[in-house]
Amino acid sequence: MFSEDEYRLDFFVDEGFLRKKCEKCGKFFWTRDIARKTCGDPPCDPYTFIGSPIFKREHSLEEMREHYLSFFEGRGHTRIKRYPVVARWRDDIYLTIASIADFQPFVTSGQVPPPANPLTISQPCIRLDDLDSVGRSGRHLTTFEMMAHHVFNTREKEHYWKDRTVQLCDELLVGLGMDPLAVTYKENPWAGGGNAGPSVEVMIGGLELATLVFMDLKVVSGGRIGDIKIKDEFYKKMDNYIVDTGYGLERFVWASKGSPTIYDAIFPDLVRKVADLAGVEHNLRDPEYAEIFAQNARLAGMVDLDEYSMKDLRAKIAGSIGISPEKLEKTIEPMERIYAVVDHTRCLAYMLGDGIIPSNVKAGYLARLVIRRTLRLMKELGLSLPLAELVEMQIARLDYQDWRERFVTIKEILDQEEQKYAETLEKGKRMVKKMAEGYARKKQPIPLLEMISLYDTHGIPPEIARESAEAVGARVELPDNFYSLVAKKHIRAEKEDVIKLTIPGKTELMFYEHPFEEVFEARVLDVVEGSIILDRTLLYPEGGGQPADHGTLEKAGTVFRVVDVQKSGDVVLHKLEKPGGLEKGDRVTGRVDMHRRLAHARHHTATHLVHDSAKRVLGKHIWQAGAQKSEDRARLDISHYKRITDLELKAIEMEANRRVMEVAPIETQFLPRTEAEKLFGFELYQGGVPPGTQIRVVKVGSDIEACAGTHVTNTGMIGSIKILRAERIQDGVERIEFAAGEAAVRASQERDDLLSGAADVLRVPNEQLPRTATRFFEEWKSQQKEIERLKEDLAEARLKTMTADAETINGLKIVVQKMGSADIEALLKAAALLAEQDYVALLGSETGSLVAAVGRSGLDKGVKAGSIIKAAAKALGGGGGGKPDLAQGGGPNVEKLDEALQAGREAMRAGA
RNA sequence: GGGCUUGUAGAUCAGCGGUAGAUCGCCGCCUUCGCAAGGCGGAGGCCACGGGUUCGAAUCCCGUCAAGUCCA
Repeated sequence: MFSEDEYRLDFFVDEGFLRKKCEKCGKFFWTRDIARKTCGDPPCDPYTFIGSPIFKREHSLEEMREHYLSFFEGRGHTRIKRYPVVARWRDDIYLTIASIADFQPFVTSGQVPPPANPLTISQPCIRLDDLDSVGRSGRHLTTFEMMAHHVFNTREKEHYWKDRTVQLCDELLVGLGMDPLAVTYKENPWAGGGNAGPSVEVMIGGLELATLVFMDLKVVSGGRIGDIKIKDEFYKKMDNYIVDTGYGLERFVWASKGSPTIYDAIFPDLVRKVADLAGVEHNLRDPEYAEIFAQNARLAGMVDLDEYSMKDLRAKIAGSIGISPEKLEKTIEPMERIYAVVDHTRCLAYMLGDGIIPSNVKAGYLARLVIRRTLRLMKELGLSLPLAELVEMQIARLDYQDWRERFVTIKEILDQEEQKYAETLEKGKRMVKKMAEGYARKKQPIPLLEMISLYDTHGIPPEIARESAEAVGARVELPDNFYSLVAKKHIRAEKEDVIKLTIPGKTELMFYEHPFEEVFEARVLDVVEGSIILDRTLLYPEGGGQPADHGTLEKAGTVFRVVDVQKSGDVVLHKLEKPGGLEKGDRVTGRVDMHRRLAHARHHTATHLVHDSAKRVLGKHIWQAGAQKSEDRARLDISHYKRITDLELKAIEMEANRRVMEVAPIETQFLPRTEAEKLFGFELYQGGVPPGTQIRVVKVGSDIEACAGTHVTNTGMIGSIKILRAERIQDGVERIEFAAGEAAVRASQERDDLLSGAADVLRVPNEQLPRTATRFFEEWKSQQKEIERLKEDLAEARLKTMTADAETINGLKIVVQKMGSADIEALLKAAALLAEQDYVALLGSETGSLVAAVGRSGLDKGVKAGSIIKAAAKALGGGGGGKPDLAQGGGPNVEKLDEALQAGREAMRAGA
């Protein structure tokens, strides 16, 4: 917790603000209004801006955004372009959830300078936490723009801190026409993402318009004296301190209009259009109608929505307006869905526009979640147009040219998702129907466990499952906490972070400057756990999907083999095959295994070429999702929304080899991070985001990436690239495997061997292999059928001779026969025929197979084929079983066939 | 990254240690002036692939490939 001093700003004092304690929630706040007793935040204060706007005139989203950015631009801030909504530079979150997320972790930690300082930005953000409330609360959105001014202060240089921050905020609000007495600044300590600090929430008319965070703490493990405790975590002061503000663009627009819902404020045109399409009358000019939504938003603003409060809320609203809850529901429900559809489609425009490919994992799953939710809402509204058309309307409203160009791809993705979901539901309904019929017959309700499994395993929402289950007359029990029951199934322990120890010192990396030098002189700086730290090295440590170099270190004629090389902080650890023999201060001659290095370099450069070619062939939505190289092959994972066809794969292979044939030089250079980002954009970060102020940019033809790996100096050195295969490692991610250089030649040779090997077996030239293989397969199938028929014929033909040798025991006709080397199928057919003619039969073959069959009279007398076979098979050292009328068995001791048949005969006698 | 589920006839699925089935679709015949419907008959299966267990595997176990789905 923070003391009053943290908040007692000169600005507040000079402006005549008073610090008060909210008489409802007990929190402290600052106000100019002597009479004010509450903090301004719901539920202490209700919404008052609906119907009476806070600002002096209405603003659209575009106007408000421009007003904000130019306000701060005019006050010494540099305007920064927005970042993508998919946070590719982060490995801890998928989506950009706040403007500060753009600058985490390297800028906020001080490792990397900000793109400008101070800066202002309007950052589109996506938060799916309150998905259920979107449309219903009147204020929740999945997508919003967080306008912000950020300052990154260090001990050496402070631009501005709390005073100026609050003053700028106040000035902005007053400039928009706010009543200075209306605003309250509520004290509210902030913590998140490993940082924390004092913060104030800016409240007007019950609406939180902005949060001003003064981030100057970072989380520490344990906790010592002097550390600050917030929400069970300990924090300490950072050397740098950051102004992290967040102004809700959509809320500003809402406040400027005072419309009943935020949706009516920010996209009235689309709300109207979708309402028209759904045949819902939405006339906010009708005061009684508008009041329903206004009252809904006011009361919903006071509470967090969940399943239980929803009902209460409805009742309360109905009461306060004086209509029945039923009428309220009828009025409000369709609009709630329309609001949600409009919100969700905007979210999808951002997600897909910024390149997320729907998938069953990671960020792609979030996109699919929103897509399916939207489709469900559309269905409930009876909207029959394709989802892609609604998303297109959103894209048309937004000012991103490249999205419009990419819409062909976006439409294809959405249409495909829509179709896929229809198939899943179709399949699901069939499954539910079948299951429900079973329970309906037993007059039992469908157990909850089945419903959970339907959703968890097959993606069938319980509401839809219930619908089709009740259609066939089955009862369903659905508790309100259904989804949390599902979540419970997935709870697991968090994995512990591996703490990497940092070793002091620095190893000079020479392999960038001298990629093909083989020998170097170095001094041993230290020996840590058997690994050698050198002052300089030519050996490449594992990183960026490229394995470590191998090589040797030599001291006075003794050679030590290096089998692994790892980077730790600024030093490089050389792991020896056999530890020992080298000490601190030794001078050594290092040598790189150049054959291995070259193979890696070829595969690495080839990876960039394959990636670039995939982009050319498949489209601009291609992003690298991972890569791994080795000496004899490499693999590249890329985002793509459908399977790569053989034709496309060939085209990619050809494109990549064309780059090789162009014999183009590879350019590499170290650039300041911000400059590199400005020049080349986020497409640099295909293989993740490297730390540090300087990043190495590798340019291979038209492909430009941040990459720390070793490359060949010219594409011609790759020699050739052979794509081996493509596989789908996840929905939306394709893996391409390929070989480069010598490995490519070897791979081609191996394939030739396979082909020739197969062709040799059939004794045909390679070209004729497919035709001949087809012919052989077809012939094999028809011969199998012919054999089947012949076996039947044979069995019938044998019938006469077998019945001729029949004996009669206890009034039963029995046949016990040896059938040469006939297989079990032939025995079965013959035995079945005998049983049909009321024989008890036991047939055996030299291969150790036995079959017994019992006809009508035998069955009536209680003779069981299974018992006969068990007795007989035992003699062969095996076992057997089957049904009473037909059984089979056998055993390994084939020479005892006669004994076996005799044993069977006795079993027949005993059974009868 | 983790969990769950599924690969059987052209389609949808049943069978879950003992001779591979149903429904629809397809072909032929009967009936009809013709069509639909109906009746009779028929074709169509490396039971995804590879290994293991077993006298015997579509069925059980392991792996591979393909697909679906939920969660972070």
